[in-house]
Amino acid sequence: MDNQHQPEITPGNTDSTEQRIFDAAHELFVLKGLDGAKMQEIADKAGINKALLHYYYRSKEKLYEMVAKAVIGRAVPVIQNLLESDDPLEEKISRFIDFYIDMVSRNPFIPLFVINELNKHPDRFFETILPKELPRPHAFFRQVEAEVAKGNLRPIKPQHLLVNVVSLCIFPFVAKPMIRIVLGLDQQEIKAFLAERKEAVKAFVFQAIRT
Amino acid sequence: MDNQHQPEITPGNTDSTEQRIFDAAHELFVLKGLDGAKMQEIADKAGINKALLHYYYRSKEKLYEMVAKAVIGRAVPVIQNLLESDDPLEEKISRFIDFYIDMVSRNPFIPLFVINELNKHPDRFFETILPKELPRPHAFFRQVEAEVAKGNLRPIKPQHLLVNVVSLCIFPFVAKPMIRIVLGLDQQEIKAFLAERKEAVKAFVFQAIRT
DNA sequence: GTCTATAAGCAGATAGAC
DNA sequence: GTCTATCTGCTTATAGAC
Repeated sequence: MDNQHQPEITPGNTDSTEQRIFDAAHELFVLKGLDGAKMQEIADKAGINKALLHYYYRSKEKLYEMVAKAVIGRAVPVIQNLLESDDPLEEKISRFIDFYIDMVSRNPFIPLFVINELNKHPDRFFETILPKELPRPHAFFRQVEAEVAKGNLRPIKPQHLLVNVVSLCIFPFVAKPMIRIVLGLDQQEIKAFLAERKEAVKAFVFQAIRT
Repeated sequence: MDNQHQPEITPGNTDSTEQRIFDAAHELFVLKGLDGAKMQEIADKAGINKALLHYYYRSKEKLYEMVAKAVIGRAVPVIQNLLESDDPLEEKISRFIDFYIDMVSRNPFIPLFVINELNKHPDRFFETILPKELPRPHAFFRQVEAEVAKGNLRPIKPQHLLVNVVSLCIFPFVAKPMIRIVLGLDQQEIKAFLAERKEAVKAFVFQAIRT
């Protein structure tokens, strides 16, 4: 049994039974959560029998933990790279927005999965899911503070800037159905609206911080 | 059986068995979702027997629907009032931010509950949960467009402005545990950080939109 | 490794006494 | 209205043949 799963955020590479089980579990756990996803359903989607789930992964819990660990562990190094690059600040923020919105457009349920996991099972998260390496935003923070000191940026706490940018990128995709209803958009229109977000967020953020 | 539940967002007024059941269900469904919350658990928290749940509310589904309807229905008129008031735009936005952050500070799991409900059970939502009256943001949109036309505001699609403000208010509270980890804050520090959000959001938004 | 069959436990729902 | 006891079905998990 292979403990080193490194699936794509959009899963599915090799074709071994173990991998097919993992991919099916990935899709269903992300979509429905631990309680909502059923072992039978996972087996069906993987095209194998229920018993094999227990053969490869001892229990539902273990399978879930592997999926959660993969989902969360995979995003960390990318974010880290973005935050620690040597790019000028505005470029860095711009690339950060592009990356986040691309990511969440393709995987709209991943942020919700992570947030639910952290809110509903914090103990499991800290004991078994939490990756050893976390994004360290200190370099980014210092860069912001330096630009503020130089007068290139309006005064802002770098922590709030980071949280603002992430909020503007992720929340609209997580709350997509709610936004669709409140704005009174049909499926096509909400798609078009979300496609405008990259430019809308950049314009909003840069206008907020530029002197 | 009373079909007109109107509980506080923070539940718990009268002391009838029916109300105690509803309050217990409210707390547990919001916290754990439909699958995560168990009828036994609800009965225990209400201090009564499992059988009584079915006496007052025919099934788990029905009970859940009542809770979901109450949670969602309650927020609508308040938001509507905020959006349709006659206040000048900046004041309106300021009050909107105050309201949202106050609300989500006191009830951090409500937005997550609503988002999960909409994403995971859209059919049930549209058939039985969706309130007849929805917030109608058109007045707000026209007001923004008028200010932009007068040159008092930088050009911005009012829909994006609304989504931006809501994102900045809600997301940090929904993602609180994640933010805590990434920023490396302890319980006290994250509390202090979130307490700064009202001013931080206002400053950010107004700097972004003022000419 | 993969299957069928089945065990074991739990959760939602009902019957019926008080 | 409220309880205890019980039923029914579903879900996880295991045993054992191939």
